[in-house]
Amino acid sequence: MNRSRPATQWGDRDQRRIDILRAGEELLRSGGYAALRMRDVADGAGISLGTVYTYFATKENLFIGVFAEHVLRMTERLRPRLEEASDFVEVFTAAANEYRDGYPVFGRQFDALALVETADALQPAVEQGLRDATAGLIGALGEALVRAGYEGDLRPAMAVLWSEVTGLANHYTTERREFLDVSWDEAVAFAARTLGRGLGIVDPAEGRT
Amino acid sequence: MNRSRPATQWGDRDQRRIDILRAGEELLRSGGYAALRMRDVADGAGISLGTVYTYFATKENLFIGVFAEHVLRMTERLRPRLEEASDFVEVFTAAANEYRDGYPVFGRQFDALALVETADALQPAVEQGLRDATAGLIGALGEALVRAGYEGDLRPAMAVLWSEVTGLANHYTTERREFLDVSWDEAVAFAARTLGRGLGIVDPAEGRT
DNA sequence: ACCTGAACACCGTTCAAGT
DNA sequence: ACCTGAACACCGTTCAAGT
Repeated sequence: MNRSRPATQWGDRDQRRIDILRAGEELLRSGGYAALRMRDVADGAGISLGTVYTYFATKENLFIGVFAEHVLRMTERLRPRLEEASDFVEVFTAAANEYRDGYPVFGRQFDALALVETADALQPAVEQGLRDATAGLIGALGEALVRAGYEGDLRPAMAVLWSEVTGLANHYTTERREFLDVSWDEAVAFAARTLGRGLGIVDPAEGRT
Repeated sequence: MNRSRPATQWGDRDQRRIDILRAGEELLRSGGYAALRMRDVADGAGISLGTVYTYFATKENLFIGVFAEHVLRMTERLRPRLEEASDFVEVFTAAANEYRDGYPVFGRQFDALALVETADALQPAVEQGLRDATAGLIGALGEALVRAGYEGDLRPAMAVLWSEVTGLANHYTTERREFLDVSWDEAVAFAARTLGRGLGIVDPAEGRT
């Protein structure tokens, strides 16, 4: 009945922190936020309950720590795809698909950028980690938008695009979910064309329904 | 130390249900989902804790009951504004502003349409109430979109518009929040123009940045 | 039938004590 | 310093007992 307990050395705080984050992510993947129980985190990391709290002051801080790691990895996966994209539709589609993959794990209530704004009582290190991860993601997307030919004001365009990505993901949390009888792929394609035309970087004639 | 206890008659289940919903909404307004405690609901409705559970099987059912009522009222407030709207930008702006007003209360994790899809283990009556309320809201918006001149396929357009509305609201949960240094009004205006152009119902020249 | 409220279960968090 | 785990607090849910 022994779990996977990392043989981290007594006092190795860096590795311990990684163990905790890994245990937390495993639980989140197994059943979302509800499955993230501090006792199970301690178990998975091979430490006692109290010790978890010497690394993350609250469950929310731990969650955001795991989430920030996820955003970093997501950005790394996304970057090459954004660089290969030849037009806006590909950029938007890649971002939307990548973002939705993490949704069942991290839940609809959590969104990188919303969290950055909301975070009031987070541990400074945790908050900074989230900010850095988020800035990287938004930066990569902004660059891709410019490469796709957008020449207007980047800030409102990013706000609108990111809202569409997160809004869509919010309605298609699970694999096969349909929303208003529209499939995920159809909705994303429609959104990409509509927004692309609206931003003046997709030919109005493309994919007219 | 006595709260506002409605003098509902013993056995009047209809009025009792209304008392519970009203107490629940009051708590939600006072502090969001975290403030919705079943003991306080019982208190506010003037009944005992156990009785709440004979009306709503779980806290989630109660929450959705309150939320459905909110959607009904929101639709009634929105309908005349949609009917007066002279173009798509006004339609989108009215819908976005109205939707965001309920966000601080009902929380970012909850969204009418997402809930309709997700609801697996809800009480039939509660689920039906949510479905009816939601259908009314979406119907009113769809009609407004057609009146604004949209002639394409309504389903994907509604999916994209609704995702944008909820996504934007998700990033501007509180009054003064900015997101990517863009104000709510600026983001909504930009989204309305962009989506309207993309759908072919807003003049490409309008409000070019 | 409808309602009560004590009791249970679960889990986030703390802290005095260990090494 | 770092770590432990029993204890506490809070709150959703149940159910035997009341009217």
